[in-house]
Amino acid sequence: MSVTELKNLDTIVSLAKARSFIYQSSEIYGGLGAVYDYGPLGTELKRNIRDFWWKAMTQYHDNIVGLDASIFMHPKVWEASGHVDGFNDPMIDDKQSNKRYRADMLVEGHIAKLRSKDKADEADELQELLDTAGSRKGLCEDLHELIMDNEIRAPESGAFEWTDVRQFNLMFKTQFGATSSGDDGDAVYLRPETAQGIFVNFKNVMDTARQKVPFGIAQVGKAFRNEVVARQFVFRMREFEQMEMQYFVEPGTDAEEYEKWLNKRLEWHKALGIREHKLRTHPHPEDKLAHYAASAADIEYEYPIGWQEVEGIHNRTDFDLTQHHEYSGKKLEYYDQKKQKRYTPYVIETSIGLDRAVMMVLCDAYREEEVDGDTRTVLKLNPKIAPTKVGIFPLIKKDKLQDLAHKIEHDLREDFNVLYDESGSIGKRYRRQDEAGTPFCITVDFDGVESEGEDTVTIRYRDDMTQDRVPVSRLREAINDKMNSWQPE
RNA sequence: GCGGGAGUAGCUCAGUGGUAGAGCAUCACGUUGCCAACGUGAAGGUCGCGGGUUCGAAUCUCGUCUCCCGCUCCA
Repeated sequence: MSVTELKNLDTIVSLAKARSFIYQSSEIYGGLGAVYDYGPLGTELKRNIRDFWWKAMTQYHDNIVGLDASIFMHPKVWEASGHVDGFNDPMIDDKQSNKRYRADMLVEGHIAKLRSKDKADEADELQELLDTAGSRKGLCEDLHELIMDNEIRAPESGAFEWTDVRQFNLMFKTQFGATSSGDDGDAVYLRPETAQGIFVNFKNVMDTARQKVPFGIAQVGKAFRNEVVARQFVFRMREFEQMEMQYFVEPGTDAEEYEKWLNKRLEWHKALGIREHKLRTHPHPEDKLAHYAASAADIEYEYPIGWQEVEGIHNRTDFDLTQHHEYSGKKLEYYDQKKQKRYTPYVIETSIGLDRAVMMVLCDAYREEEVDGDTRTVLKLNPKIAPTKVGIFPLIKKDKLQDLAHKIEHDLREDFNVLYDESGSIGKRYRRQDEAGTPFCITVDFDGVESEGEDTVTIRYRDDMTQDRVPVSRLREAINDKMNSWQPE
């Protein structure tokens, strides 16, 4: 049998819509860029992946506790975290080379040039204008005027074809309170990462949750980034969901814990049902580390768009707790009774994009198979995360078969997400469920209800299309057995 | 953000100035005795949106939005 894997992202985008997994946001109004809605099957799939992660974190570790922090946070949080300063730079593009520059740096470069040419007066004058930029029409407008008036050219291309000056802060800003004037003083941000909610609650959890270092805080929630380039389906979205765990450790043990969590997280992806050869870890070189990290690695999946990050593991050191200590004035330290020692814990962060995980799961499960000269599209999802677990069909529309099928549907509903279907031929119903990733289909046939003894039915398996005949009373057990022994192909 | 390409039914697409189309999917009825059968029928589109040209625009034109590819950026 020839099997084809996913070749391009369009295939998944189409299937995701056709089978009610993922739609573009506000589609009837033309769509909203890089924002997506989850449909009926997508919601189930996403929730199952979320639960799978939550269980792996909190239920399987007695030293990891949950948290659900708000999206709105005190504006100071983002000053302390470095998000306000780090991403407020005025930028300008050279239209000829399409290179982007910091507008203020261009002007400073020009000032340096003037000085080297013994034009100190001009340099001083320009420096003063630069220092007061923002006081006339606004920062962007003033900087643009300086660049235009002084005919500052692009350093590399030498061109003088500039775009407007724009500020790229990736945080969404809104106002707080009914009497807001809209000034920056009232500004609050939609959180650009969930991690800070954990750091600012570190003291609360320490004081009330009876945890000792090392311990972790896990959280799932929405985050928002006003990406300049947001593309490639749900891979890079402006509104997305993160699943994060911050693990607080004693300084000195951080390198070891970092390695441990990197391995643990890779194992989780395998347990989720992702094929091993499609996963790899990718350590960040030291010169590319973020401002807070001592070491960092991505867990990458080979999407149709190439190897891309699904999850990041970072050693954030004591950067965040120290920053919040400094900005809030509240001590964020830990006192170890046994060792009689006080310290600011180091933090190992595991941070996975839930939407990226959904996309990974869909891509990894997708197959096109040749069956008797026909093409079968199938999602070979791990049964544990499949949106629908069991399809239940009467072979044809006859009372005797329909009645038993409905009875089984009713019985299994307590344990599994089930679906009853009697429309179309039996083969068509199987294929429909193949595309939705339903791992098991139960068919009620005449052989099963007309023979002596207990009624039997067939279970048809999605992955290899084989069937077993099973007594009705053993269905639950048979499904659970198969679900637990499932392995990716 | 820049350059290029594209937007017509749920999906894939045809239609280059004159009545809005096909295949698949969906729904109904009949049929169907295990892998996308068949028959009949139905539903679904102010052709992304807004201006303009024209007797007449899906088609020409301008603007705008969205998506794709490349560049750029990326906590």
